[in-house]
Amino acid sequence: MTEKENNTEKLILDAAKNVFLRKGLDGARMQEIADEAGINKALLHYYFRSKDKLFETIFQEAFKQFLPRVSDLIVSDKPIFEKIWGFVETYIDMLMANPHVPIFILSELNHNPDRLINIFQGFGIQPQFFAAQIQKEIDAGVIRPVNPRHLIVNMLAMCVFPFVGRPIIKGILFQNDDVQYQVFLQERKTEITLFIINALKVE
Amino acid sequence: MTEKENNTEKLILDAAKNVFLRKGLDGARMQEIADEAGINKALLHYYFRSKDKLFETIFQEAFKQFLPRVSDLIVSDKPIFEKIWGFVETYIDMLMANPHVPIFILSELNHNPDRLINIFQGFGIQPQFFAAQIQKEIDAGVIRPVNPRHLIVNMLAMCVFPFVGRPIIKGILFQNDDVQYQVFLQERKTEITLFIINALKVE
DNA sequence: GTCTATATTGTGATAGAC
DNA sequence: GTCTATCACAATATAGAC
Repeated sequence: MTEKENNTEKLILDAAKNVFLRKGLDGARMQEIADEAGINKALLHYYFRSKDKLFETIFQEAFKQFLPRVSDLIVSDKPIFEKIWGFVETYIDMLMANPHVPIFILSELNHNPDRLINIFQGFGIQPQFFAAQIQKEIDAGVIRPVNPRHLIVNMLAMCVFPFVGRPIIKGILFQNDDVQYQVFLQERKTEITLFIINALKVE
Repeated sequence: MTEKENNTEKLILDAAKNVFLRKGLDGARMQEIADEAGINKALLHYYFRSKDKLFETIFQEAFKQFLPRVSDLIVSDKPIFEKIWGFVETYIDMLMANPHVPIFILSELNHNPDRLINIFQGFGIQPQFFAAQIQKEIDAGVIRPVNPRHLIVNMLAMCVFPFVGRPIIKGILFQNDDVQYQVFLQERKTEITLFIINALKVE
């Protein structure tokens, strides 16, 4: 009973995540989700009233994965460059494990920005903390003066973009060679970190 | 006749571009395109046989806009930092004029990467040229040693990401204030250029 | 070229047996 | 809880008058 319930629900959620992440809300078909879960359409509606409700569940789950969980890293007393390295490494590792999450989240948010409203409770995103530390380091003369907001966007951009632009980068720069592309993503962890450090450090 | 033809065709293309860019292929409705063009559905099929054909036309057009047209800049004999400034400024200006193009292209490519195959003739994308120049400058000791591919991706990422991630950045960093966000985008032209220059220049 | 009306298929959702 | 059968409607596409 509860065994079976949870099991089926998990099957559905896994299948739904796969299909929604590949096709998006509009492109996904309930039939395809049912097939991938090894059940029939009616069961989908039994567990999740509607396609929208099922999607909402998947979206929330994916959104959590899209936001790097680095709050304890940020509030730690490590030096700034170590934090940056930690951020980039953690985030890219997570993205490599969930490569379709970024384009999914960003695409759906662009099609329906209102989703952000229903999601901003209980997340505790505080870029201000990081921005404040950056400003402190600038004032102390540890790093070159930069606009903290631009630095944050630059970090995010360099980490996330290879996943959002995967087909184009892989196609143009690597002739669609998957192995080369995986290597490239691995390299980026040190490459991005060094790039940022060089941009920030005072001579 | 030809006057009216071209006029109606233009109306359709403009409407289709708006709707497809906002909603994507799967989310767009022929009815909505017809309404926005001020005509009826049947005419859409008269001018473009099917939804897919109409979409293909829009996609190709948008894809051209997504690729920065900077070949003459790249092959010029300007110094490397000037080229980088030129690239960033040109590209961001173009993206600000067409802010929905990046997420549209990248989202559709992720949903159907095969589109890249039908599009790679007559584009003459040669990142190798730029990569070669970067390598030359490194060998000459003008800039710090970096992997040219990573540098190119970093440049693209920092330019494009604010448009792909617009809802999230605008929401979290600017409390959805449109004016502040436009200012932020303008700032990025110098901010990105300086960031790259600092990361590259030898002491 | 442009319209109205309609055919046809696809898709989310429900009814009801087991 | 799970299934089959079916409803109701949405959406692409076409026929045919003007």
